[in-house]
Amino acid sequence: MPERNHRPTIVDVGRLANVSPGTVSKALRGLPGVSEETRRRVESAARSVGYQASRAARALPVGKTHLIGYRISADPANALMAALLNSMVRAASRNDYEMLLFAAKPGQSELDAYNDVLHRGGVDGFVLAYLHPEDRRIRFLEDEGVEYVAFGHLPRTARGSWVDSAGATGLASAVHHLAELGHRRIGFVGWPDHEWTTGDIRYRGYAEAIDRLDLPLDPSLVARVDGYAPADGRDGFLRLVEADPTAVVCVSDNLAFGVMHAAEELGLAVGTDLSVIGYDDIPAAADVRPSLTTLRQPIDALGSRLIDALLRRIERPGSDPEGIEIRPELVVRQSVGPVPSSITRR
Amino acid sequence: MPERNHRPTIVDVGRLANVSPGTVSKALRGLPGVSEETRRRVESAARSVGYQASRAARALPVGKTHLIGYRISADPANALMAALLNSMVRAASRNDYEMLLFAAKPGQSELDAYNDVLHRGGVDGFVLAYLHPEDRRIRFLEDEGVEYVAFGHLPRTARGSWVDSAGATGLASAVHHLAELGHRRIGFVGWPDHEWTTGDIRYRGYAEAIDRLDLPLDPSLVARVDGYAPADGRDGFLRLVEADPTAVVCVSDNLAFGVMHAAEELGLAVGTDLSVIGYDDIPAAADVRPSLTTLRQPIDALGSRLIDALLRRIERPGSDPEGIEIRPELVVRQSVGPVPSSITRR
DNA sequence: ACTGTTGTGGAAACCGTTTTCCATCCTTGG
DNA sequence: CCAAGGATGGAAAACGGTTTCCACAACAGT
Repeated sequence: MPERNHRPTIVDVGRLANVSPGTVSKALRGLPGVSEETRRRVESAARSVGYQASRAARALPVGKTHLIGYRISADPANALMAALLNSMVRAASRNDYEMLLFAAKPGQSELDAYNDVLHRGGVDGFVLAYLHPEDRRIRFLEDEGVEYVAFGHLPRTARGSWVDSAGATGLASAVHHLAELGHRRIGFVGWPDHEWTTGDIRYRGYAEAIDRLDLPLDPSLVARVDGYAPADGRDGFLRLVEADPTAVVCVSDNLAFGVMHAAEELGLAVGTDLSVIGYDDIPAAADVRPSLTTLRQPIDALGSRLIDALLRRIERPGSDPEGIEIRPELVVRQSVGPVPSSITRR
Repeated sequence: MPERNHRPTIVDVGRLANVSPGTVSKALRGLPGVSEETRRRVESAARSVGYQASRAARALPVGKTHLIGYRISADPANALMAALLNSMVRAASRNDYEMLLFAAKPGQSELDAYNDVLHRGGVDGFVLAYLHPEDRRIRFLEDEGVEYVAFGHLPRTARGSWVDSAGATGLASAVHHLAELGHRRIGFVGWPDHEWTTGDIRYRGYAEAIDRLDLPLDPSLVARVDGYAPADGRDGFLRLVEADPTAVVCVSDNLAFGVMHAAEELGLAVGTDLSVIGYDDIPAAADVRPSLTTLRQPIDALGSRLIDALLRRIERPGSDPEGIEIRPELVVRQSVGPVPSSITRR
């Protein structure tokens, strides 16, 4: 009989089903070499004692932990990434994987943090976020031979899969929407060139749409800011305002909030004097007033596609990497209106 | 020489330092029975090959994984919990622990989800959140003999440590603040009685403060709502409004946003016609207009105290459980003003 | 009846640590 | 000079799985 308060092991199951531990292992994982009848017997024995293979014991000979690593960013306030993480955890759970969260220790480099997790034999793969061009993690992980997927476009040379929302298409649709309402001087608030892959792509979508519509692509209508906080968006708009935009598109909702704050300070009514469009559709976008028109990232789809892509690579190592773009949806709210009559402005 | 691209093991280190694997183990963990000289030799050998003990291999004989389990809630939109998770991960990292995130599979009960993680030999302890009175997880985990800590007050009978913000004190200070501004009819929007431990405590703080100040404790000034979303707060306020409150305190910022929306619909200007106070100080509280006066949860402190308390119990199993309350800070913003003159209203 | 093939299940090695137990060597004291 | 004792480090078992290899039985074909 199994000891009291001791988790059942494979030998407990074997004893109950009258087979050897090795056979239990084969039976439970559907491997050949076990008769249908014993398989059923083993399965019911396993169920009756509530057997679950220990992660550690399995990981040792096989080297697979069923754990997915994700490094949380130092930027704690990002509601989008919180939702993404949530959806990834759920997707992983459905496939009997769990997420391992880690952070760089104080004074530790980013790469060392990944290296530590890896060398402890921690995870079967990583999900990468906050990609920037020439991200050093890619080279590092490929050298180590670990699987990874990225939230964001990966360079063509990378061997990992990636999933992203279609940032260029998204920004283009925002610009088109504004143009249809009569706007011609459409500003852009984004991140510095070549800083974040995501930011570069969104800028490209903006610039191409402006170009295609024969609108003025005026450098003074473009503000690059270094952070993600509303305060950064505010600074950006204040630098932009003398170029006299009637609308502004932003690379994130948080920056858009800052633009709205700046407009308020200048006495401009958002939605009438100035139209603002964000990106992400974090929950707060619906809570601010006027509520924010924005491009909704399909978070649940993104999270489960990321996990699916990673697990495919982990479980079928030969399979080809894939890149998936999912179109964001323009959610129209109060922060956008027709172009103001020139009388109103100035 | 160690094989190419093979993580260094304890025998690699041993070979390099000319000692047996067992001695390496003792040396690196500072156990007695190793001379100071060999210890140094082993340590430098370990450093030179970049040795890190494999989690799985260590977990097997010892039964400790250095993993902390946390079940993410089904409610994805909670910025507060995202920030808390972030701070816990960082605190865990500092102590060489990592967080294991899991979710209940579709159709799986909450307890089964904990049970699965546990039986796979997953974690050294759990952090519990979203406590409700008579939470079944407590009994379950104590029966299983696993360590846990709770974010939120634990019943006196529980054997785990807990950390919480001082909800009663917090709500009392909100009520006092309003009373000093002349408000007498102060409403409350919270969750149903006996649903969430946190909600009950905050209501108590409200009720006691009202009582102490000799203000009317009018049942029609109290609205209980079933969810966490702004829409729920809106419903709550609409049920409250005929009791003619000049101010409302809420158990969360999200509910407070809903109150602000409802006020707007009714043509009441928040901050002048109606004062609103939230709880949490999620980032959006500073982004909405008027910005929300709220009780700030000291997230970083809460997260690291939680982890500290848990690790203390894990590493010194005998130690006494502790309960820690941290005072929230009232952050005064635009949503609160002096009581409106009666002429203005109605 | 004998050989060859196939299906089934057991024995045992292995993964990388920890931990217990034992052998050896060095001190020290009588 | 010898015995006792302490310090040091090695050998080996254990943890709970996976996987390879082999033995054996059943069965088919000749």
